Amino acid sequence: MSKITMQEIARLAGVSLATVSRSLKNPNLVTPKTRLQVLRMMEENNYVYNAAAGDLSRRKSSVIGVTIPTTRNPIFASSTLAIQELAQEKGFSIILGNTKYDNAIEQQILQNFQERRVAGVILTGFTLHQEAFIKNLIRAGIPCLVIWEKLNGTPLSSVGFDNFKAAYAMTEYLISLRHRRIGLIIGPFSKVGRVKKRFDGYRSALEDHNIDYDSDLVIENEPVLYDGKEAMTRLMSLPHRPTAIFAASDMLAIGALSAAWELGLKVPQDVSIAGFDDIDFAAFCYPPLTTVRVPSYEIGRLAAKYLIEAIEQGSMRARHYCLETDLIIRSSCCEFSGE
Amino acid sequence: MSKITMQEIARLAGVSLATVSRSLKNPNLVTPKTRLQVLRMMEENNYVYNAAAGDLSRRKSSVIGVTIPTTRNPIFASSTLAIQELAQEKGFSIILGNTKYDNAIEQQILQNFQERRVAGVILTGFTLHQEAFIKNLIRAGIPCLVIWEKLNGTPLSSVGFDNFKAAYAMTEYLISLRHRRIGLIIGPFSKVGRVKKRFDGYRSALEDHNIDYDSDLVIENEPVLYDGKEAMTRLMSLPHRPTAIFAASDMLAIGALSAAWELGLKVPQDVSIAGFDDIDFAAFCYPPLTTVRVPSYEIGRLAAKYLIEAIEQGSMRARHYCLETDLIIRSSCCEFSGE
DNA sequence: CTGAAAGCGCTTACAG
DNA sequence: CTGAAAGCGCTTACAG
Repeated sequence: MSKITMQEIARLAGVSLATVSRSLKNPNLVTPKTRLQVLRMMEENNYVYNAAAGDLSRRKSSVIGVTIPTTRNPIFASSTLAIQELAQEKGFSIILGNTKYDNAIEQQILQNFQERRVAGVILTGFTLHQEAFIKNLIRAGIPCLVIWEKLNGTPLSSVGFDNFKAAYAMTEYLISLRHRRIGLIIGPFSKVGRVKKRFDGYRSALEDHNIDYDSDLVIENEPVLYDGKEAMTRLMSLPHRPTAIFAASDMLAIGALSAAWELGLKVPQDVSIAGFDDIDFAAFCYPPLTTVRVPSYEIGRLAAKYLIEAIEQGSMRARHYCLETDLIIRSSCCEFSGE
Repeated sequence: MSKITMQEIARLAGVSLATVSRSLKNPNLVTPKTRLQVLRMMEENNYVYNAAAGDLSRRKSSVIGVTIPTTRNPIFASSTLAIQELAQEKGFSIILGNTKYDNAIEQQILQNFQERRVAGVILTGFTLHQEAFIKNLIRAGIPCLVIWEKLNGTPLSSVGFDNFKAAYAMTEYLISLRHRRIGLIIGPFSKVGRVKKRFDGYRSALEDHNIDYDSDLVIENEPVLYDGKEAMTRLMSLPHRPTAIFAASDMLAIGALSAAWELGLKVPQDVSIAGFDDIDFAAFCYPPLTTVRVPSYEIGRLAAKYLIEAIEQGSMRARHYCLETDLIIRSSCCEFSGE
């Protein structure tokens, strides 16, 4: 722990503390000869810069806070990865918090971010009713960016995509395949805006095609494999079972797939299953999953880029970026050939 | 950014700076009345504690650095999650670094951790030849813990499991199923110790059962789905193809599974496939994957616990914890019925 | 190009 | 129980 400080390097190199600092951080303000001397001293004594002290003194921070719902769903992994990569390039460190879709935890994490004096924060969605607290951050002058949502009209910047449109498109695709009873297995839409929009998209598509909404056909749960399987099992035991399932998260879809196999149902012949996210596994399950591709990595990359720009400019005006999603047609859905 | 400081709260509350600090961090050193007064002032002015300044002043840190190979492989997600959960409980923040199995990146991350003056670091494995640098950390008095490896005899503490033994057991299981030509698809064993041990386990099991090692049957690659698929395709096109595949990572195994389907091969009737890790997906693929269960969450939990203990005691003597792995027999392997 | 000095926002002996 | 003061390890105007 007893690390050597700039002060000591200064003494050893026979220069002032200021010169040592400059040799490291503003090399051009110092004679090459002096600098080399200082650097050599650092080398010899295993000097390690203290970023925390530097941040404090400069009164600016070089850490970015990012929240994700859970590291357990791999779909967030690629946006997180992208953020980390870019941040690292630009000299920022990342601190991460898992909200578990829980309001209280999320708030605690955000509090912690503030205490750490993060330079900015990226929120991977956020719990409904959290806006007040988040606006707090903004009022405190901390650049904030929400990802995975499209938030036009809010003071909160966002880089995301149109969850409504994407879910609408998938539902419509299923309808075009002549399905009329379409089950929906979906994450915590009563808690998370982004998920709510997927629900709305499903419902609107139904409505626009004159299909009655049937609440028995929709199951809300956590977006994990097990819950998908369980939901599928329930839906398939309905007296008048759905012919297609839209699982609004690939985790759920893959869980559903496994339930189908276990029930002896062939996908897509006996029942079609569509997902949402296009996680890596989607292309590798059996049958390969028809899903909507979310540009997760690009979202992370862009978010980090814009956030860092805002940090460097010292301000962020609300901006909204909406990326495109794609329908990825693989083999888990087919035309309904029944009555 | 212009946050209010303790100094200002002191002025507003009519007390000294010291009292403000104590009201927050050592409530028992201050009259309830005074404390309440101070706390109210903080409330009214949206005071937010500055953890970075606190750390600097106290000359101890409350952040823990953790490296993982890649956030892309979900198997590391659960140990990371466990670490985060416990750390959060104990008032630590986590900074994360993705090494991508790259020596240089890993080194840069470790450097960054030092600059941030982390209180301790947890390494999810490490690249071979990195030991020197890591010992540096230890010499600097930073508690370090390696997870996913078992490192008896090193000055580096570890909580992991026996990669050799686990791989040996799975290989032996396959042999007990009368397989003699067992392919191995495996991660970067020439770079990562833990993976090397799996390789050794495979090879030893073969040897102990008088089966010749055939290097044509082993393929080294990145532990990602695509590579598993590609490797499987290659192995299946061999003139004398293996009857069973041991994929020493579930990602690889699931990739292999998908290749099998695409080639029209039934698993396990035509070819058995076994994995390693027991990621969530393993139980949900088709057929459910026979694999070795790694206690990922428990590893993370224990590692965080021991690291924090070491941090609090101010020292860490090398300790080694070795958890058990289990063979999880599902349906992707069966007895070989050929010649 | 270099140095002396003030300051970042806290904590903690030391006195009282 | 409370306060004045020194200090954590840097950065950065300000002078020279």
